[in-house]
Amino acid sequence: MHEAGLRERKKAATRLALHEAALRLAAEEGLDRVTVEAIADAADVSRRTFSNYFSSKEEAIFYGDTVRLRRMLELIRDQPADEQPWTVLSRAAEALTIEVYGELAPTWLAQRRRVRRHPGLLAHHVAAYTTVERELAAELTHRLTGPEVALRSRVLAATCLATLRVALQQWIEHPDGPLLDMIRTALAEVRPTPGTPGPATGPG
Amino acid sequence: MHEAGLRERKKAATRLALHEAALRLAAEEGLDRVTVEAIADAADVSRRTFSNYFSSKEEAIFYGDTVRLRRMLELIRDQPADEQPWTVLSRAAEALTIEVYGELAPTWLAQRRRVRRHPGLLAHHVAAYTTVERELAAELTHRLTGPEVALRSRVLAATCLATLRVALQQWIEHPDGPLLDMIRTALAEVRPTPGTPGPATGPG
DNA sequence: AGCAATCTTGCGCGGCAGGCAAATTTGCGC
DNA sequence: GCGCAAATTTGCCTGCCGCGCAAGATTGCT
Repeated sequence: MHEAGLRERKKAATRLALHEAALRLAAEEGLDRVTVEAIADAADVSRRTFSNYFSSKEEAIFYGDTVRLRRMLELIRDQPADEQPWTVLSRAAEALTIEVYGELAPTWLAQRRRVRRHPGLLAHHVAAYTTVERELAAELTHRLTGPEVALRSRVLAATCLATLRVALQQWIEHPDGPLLDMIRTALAEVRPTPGTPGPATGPG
Repeated sequence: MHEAGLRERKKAATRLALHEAALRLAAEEGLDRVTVEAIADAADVSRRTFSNYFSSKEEAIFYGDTVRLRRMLELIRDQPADEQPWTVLSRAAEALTIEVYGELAPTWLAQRRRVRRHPGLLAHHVAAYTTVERELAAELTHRLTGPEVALRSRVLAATCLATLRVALQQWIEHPDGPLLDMIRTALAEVRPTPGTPGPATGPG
């Protein structure tokens, strides 16, 4: 069995090249000044080939997020089946953050900041997260007991992903300190861990 | 000051007509068999006017959700400033559900079920929720104390909206029992209320 | 080398977002 | 009522996009 044949490696390279070109050009020129054709040209493929990989330039821009979230699914599967669900999610999120922190170079941060100005992209960012939401919920189903497992696993998946998304957005906008701290604070706001001093929520 | 001049009322009526036409036609014919022009025709306006109201047919389809979420913002503002944030959110969500439960006629449910088959629409559903997310976060800012208020209010807003969205989706797919029950269960999963028996989370 | 499976590319069609300006409708003071 | 200014609708138009299709190029296996 092949780890990765030439075919697969070429496809992955093309996909990545398209993603990077899309993000870079959108940051440099502004989203609406960049055509799909320009992205394809920058990645040395035809416009038609772009469509074979992504259904829109926005999807191409957020491909990196998709990859990272799929990696998080693996990190979840690697954990013992009898852990508390939220513990599993938190650990996976923190491990992922540490893993990819190096790849989040200043260039990446700057590009994401510029791209952020386009309000329409918010929806597509969220869309990337929603794509894996069902897979994540399916993974959590096995780790829940009690009634309403279907609903509750979906709620857990959705809230966890929403929390990570917001933490990332906040860090992109105001990166004071490590991303990991921000993710921990965000996760703690949803599920205060015993031992971590929970934040005061509300006057009084 | 006018409650609503003729101008405003006409605009609201047109917007609503376009929304209803979009949802109905998408449910009947399938999203990709419905053109913007067809929606505009059904609402007795020109295709160009459609674009004055919505930037895509998907946005038109989920306009109803947008309206309901804005109503929820009002319900939040109406509550005392010294309540616990999550309590405020829960009360508003439940009040909203009760308010609009009558309007969620069987027709609406059937339409939403048919429309749900189009996987691409998921992203647009989420987009509708994300649009109000920042407004909701801003509203919560005043109700939080302690450090990292900006981050934490956004996390609360995002998790609350994600929970409501998932509960609604689950109910659309499997409406066993009142929507209100499902919303309560979903809210309880993320913030177990003292007094409500929390669900067993994990084996053991 | 040869063959089948897969991927890339060019072409073309229906559709869509949105700028622009003319025509219509509404609001308001008189 | 009347007429004017502001707002809205509409038609026209342009560039762009998603995707079906089929021909050509590349890869994998024997």
